[in-house]
Amino acid sequence: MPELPEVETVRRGLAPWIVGKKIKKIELVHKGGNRSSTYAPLSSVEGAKVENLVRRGKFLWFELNRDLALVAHLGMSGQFIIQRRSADVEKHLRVRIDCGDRKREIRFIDQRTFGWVAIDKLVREDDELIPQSFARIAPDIFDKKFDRTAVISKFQKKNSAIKRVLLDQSVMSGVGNIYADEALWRAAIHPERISKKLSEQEISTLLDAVSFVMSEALKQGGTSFDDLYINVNGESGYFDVELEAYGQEDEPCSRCGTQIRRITFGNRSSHFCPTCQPKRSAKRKDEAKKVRVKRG
DNA sequence: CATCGACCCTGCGGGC
DNA sequence: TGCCCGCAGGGTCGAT
Repeated sequence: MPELPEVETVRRGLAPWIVGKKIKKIELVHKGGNRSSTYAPLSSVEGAKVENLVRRGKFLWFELNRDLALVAHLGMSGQFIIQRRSADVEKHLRVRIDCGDRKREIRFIDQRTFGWVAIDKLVREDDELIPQSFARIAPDIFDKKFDRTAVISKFQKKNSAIKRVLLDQSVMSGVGNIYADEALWRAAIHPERISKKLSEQEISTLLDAVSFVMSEALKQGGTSFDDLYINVNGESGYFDVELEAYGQEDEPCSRCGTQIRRITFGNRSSHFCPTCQPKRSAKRKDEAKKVRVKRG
């Protein structure tokens, strides 16, 4: 469910409650909140001070003053909530963290259990230490490590649908199904076009669209369709009203009026405007025309 | 290697 | 009313 803007909204909400504080207690309430293999029991970070709360793409890292990392991923339905200690235990409560506040605690709740909270070891990346689970994840578009030229050249080598590549977290992280569809719509690129057949200009336009749409969403506190995505105070984001493609099947495209279509591939839905986002690029269409003329 | 589908899990809404 | 199906902002893994 949550993509970069939603995870960043959570990070910003969580930071004041945990950064500079000690993890007094961390408790695995229910398995599933810890499905991914954990390097050590959660309790091994009790007593550690949280120096910083860092995000790469959709992954969160509680940077500690010890040789371990506390990491988390929200999966499809994970939530971090600031909750009164005395509040009833939620049905899908997985992990609770005592951050030293007298009245409140941090709770990790996850209905579908694709999310996790785990301990990771630290590994070297360039000249710094990062959690092992971050190592496979490419920097997101807002990261100072993001190398636009290198990313464009990765796109130009992928023999796969452009939408798949956008969702590939080892190329560029943070983009999920909503913002992939939104960015492709803005860049007027059909989701099934082959990545390496796009021009450098098209990929560049697409990256600008990714950046634009995710910054706009972040300003609105992310996208919420229901109470599965909420910030740490239980509030929804408002970007959903600005979606142009995702979830807009049969609605008119705001640029040309054509009905937005939904197709499925790669086990997910893609929404696009068949007119604005032709399957073949204008250039290729042009070439095909020439061939037809030649053949006469 | 690179690519792709299946799969993990729970709950909801629509069609019958 | 109930049941069954498809669908959902995620990643990982094994087969090819």
